[in-house]
Amino acid sequence: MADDIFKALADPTRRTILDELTERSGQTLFELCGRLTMKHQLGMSRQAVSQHLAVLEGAGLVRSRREGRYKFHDIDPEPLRHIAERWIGPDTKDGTP
Amino acid sequence: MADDIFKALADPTRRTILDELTERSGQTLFELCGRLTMKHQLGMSRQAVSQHLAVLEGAGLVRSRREGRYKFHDIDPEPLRHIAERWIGPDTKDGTP
DNA sequence: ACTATGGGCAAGTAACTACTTGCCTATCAA
DNA sequence: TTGATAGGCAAGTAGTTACTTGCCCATAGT
Repeated sequence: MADDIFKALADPTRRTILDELTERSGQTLFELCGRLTMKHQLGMSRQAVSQHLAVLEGAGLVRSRREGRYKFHDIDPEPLRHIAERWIGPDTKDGTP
Repeated sequence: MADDIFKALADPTRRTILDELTERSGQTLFELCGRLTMKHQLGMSRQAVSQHLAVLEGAGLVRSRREGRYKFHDIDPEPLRHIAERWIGPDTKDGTP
């Protein structure tokens, strides 16, 4: 569960996709492809982006809704909210036994 | 910079190492090896753990101090603190055009 | 009907990553 | 000095991952 999230976040292209969906939610696959190419100089095939979106969906970070022949993608930042909490204690621990 | 952090967190063994160092800081390489084997059923060579520690150090998540022939490792959770903030806005945006 | 658009399903390739094995150095105790 | 302990430096391998290419399906416009 957390494994999918961290694996999804490990790729810089996927993080850029999350950035894009944060800035403008409800983008289609083609819309994302265009923005990745234009704004971020990431030239990759449509399938590459599609596969990245699948990974993000599998991790629960992106939700998609289909309308006609369009498929819109939205970010779901909820799983990210407490992802690092396990290592951030209230105070700094030291290992004096 | 953030790339190293996410790449470091992508591996479950490295996350377990961070868990271990959170529970008990200042562990040596051998100490960590023992705990990974005993507590977490992760049977791997000393070098494997050493390489994981190197990745974590490279990401700034672990600091090490050498004393004599021992090398102690401590977690530094600071880089984790605001790592997901870029996707967590104050309110949910919707992309009605 | 036909054609263009938006997207999906593979299978293949190149690059990366985790892990191992073997040897080598440094520190401490006898 | 010898031997044991704690750790480092590669080079090699198996598995994973990101990306491509090619073909196929569905919806929408004419």
